[in-house]
This record gives sequence, C-alpha cells and structure tokens, in this order.
Amino acid sequence: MLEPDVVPCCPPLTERTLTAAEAERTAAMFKALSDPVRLRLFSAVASAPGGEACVCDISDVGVSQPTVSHHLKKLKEAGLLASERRGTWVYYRVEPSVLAGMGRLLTGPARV
Amino acid sequence: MLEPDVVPCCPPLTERTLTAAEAERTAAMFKALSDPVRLRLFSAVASAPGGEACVCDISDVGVSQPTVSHHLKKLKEAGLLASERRGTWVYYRVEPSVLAGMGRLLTGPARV
DNA sequence: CATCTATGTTGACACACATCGAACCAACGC
DNA sequence: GCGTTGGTTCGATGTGTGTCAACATAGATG
Repeated sequence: MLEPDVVPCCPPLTERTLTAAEAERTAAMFKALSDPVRLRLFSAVASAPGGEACVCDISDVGVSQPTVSHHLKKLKEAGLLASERRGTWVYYRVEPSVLAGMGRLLTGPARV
Repeated sequence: MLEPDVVPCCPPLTERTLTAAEAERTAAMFKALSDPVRLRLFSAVASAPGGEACVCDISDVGVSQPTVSHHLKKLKEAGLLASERRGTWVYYRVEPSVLAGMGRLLTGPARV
C-alpha cells in the first residue's frame, strides 16, 4: 500500500489540470532545482554519506563561496535542504519526503 | 531544427554530484516546469484523454493567448511536449519518456 | 579575557535573462 | 474574399544570478 502522508502538495501532473494555487506551489519546488549550480549542490548533499555534507565539501561548483551560500539558502527556503551548525562548520542534509513527493508528481502514484 | 534527446540524461540526484554538463541539461528540464502557467498547461495536456489536447482546450490559464503560445514553445524546446497541426487546430502531446526520466532523477532507480 | 583566524551568511549593486501583452503574420476552412 | 486559430516580433517591465564588501560565529592562541 502507498503511504498517503508523504503527499505534501499536489496530484500527479498526469491526473488533471492543476489549479492555480497548486501550480504555484509546485512551480516553486521545481524552480529551486532549475539552476545548474543548485542542482550540483543538491546532488552533492544528497549523495554524501549519511545524507549530509559540510559546506566546505561541496562549495567547489565554479562560483564564489557567497554565491554558494545564496543558492543553499534558496534550496532551504524551498524545503529541500535543512542546515545545522556543528562547531565551525555548517552541515546541510536533504529532506527525503519532499524529493519523493516531487517524483510522484512526475511519475504518478508510487509503483512499489 | 534541434531535436532533444530522449535518452536518459543523468543519474539520480542521490547517486553522486552531477557534472556541470549534466546539471545544465537537468536544470533546463526543471526550469521548463518552474513556471505556474507552464505547469498548468503541461498538466492539462498530460491529463487529457489520449495524452494530447488542442490549444483551444487548454488556453484558459489566466494569461493572454500569445503568452500561452510562448509557454508551449518553451515546453516544446525542453522536449516535454510535441506539437502537431491537424487542420485548423494544433495538438500538443506529452513525451512520456522524458517525464519518467525526470522522475527517476528524483526518486532513484525505477520501481516498476 | 582579548585577539586573531577560518568558516558562512547577509546586504548592495550590476548585469543578464524571463515574462508578458500589443500588434502583426501565417495557415486553414468556409 | 472572410473569419478563426495559433504563432511570431518587438519592446517594457520584472525577476534571478553573481561578485564584492561587511558582518557573525566558533575555535585557537597567548
């Protein structure tokens, strides 16, 4: 059976025409991943062991460090990442349920 | 004149850090869906019977008709939609493989 | 405790791109 | 011809991106 509590936002795109409000929320999530730098940062965090990574480990994406910080902030505002300071370093980790929800938007109900 | 590849673009975001080229291609697809109007248009086409819809059936999204045309063009350029003229009307339909590919990016290997 | 250094974040600004609509154009059916 | 459907061009406005500088926090060092 499917887990019904991991549906944060909207029905699959193939189910029906989204309402304006649904489209707004869904577009905001896609927008967070619509930048190459953010995608690289996100995949770096998502693929890191333990699902979390220090900023110092992932900031080699071709832009300056403040720019990295700006992009990480956008990913955090979109609810895709969470940050935590431990001592000198700041660690980011993914929010798995949001990722699953977005996947369901595209592929329809889970086919587990 | 350019025809977008339908081959699998990139590994899942959780597998490893994307390369710059992979991130560019992936970001372009997400960007196409990062606009509320485009999402509504896309979901309208994707949910239409037969997977295709006439522009006249889906152009009620709150913006002018030229704007609808603009957004449909972007979705087409991103490889998410294909268009075909049949007599008076132009029909749009989805590219299912691209949708599945994007879902795989988010959720990992397919669970079919 | 005071100070210095390393790590990240925030603010301000320039630059580029995206978005939108008015007007115009092309294809089709009558 | 004429009306309808949909696409294109163009310009104005808005939004995003990136860098520099300044600031905040944690740890080390004397």
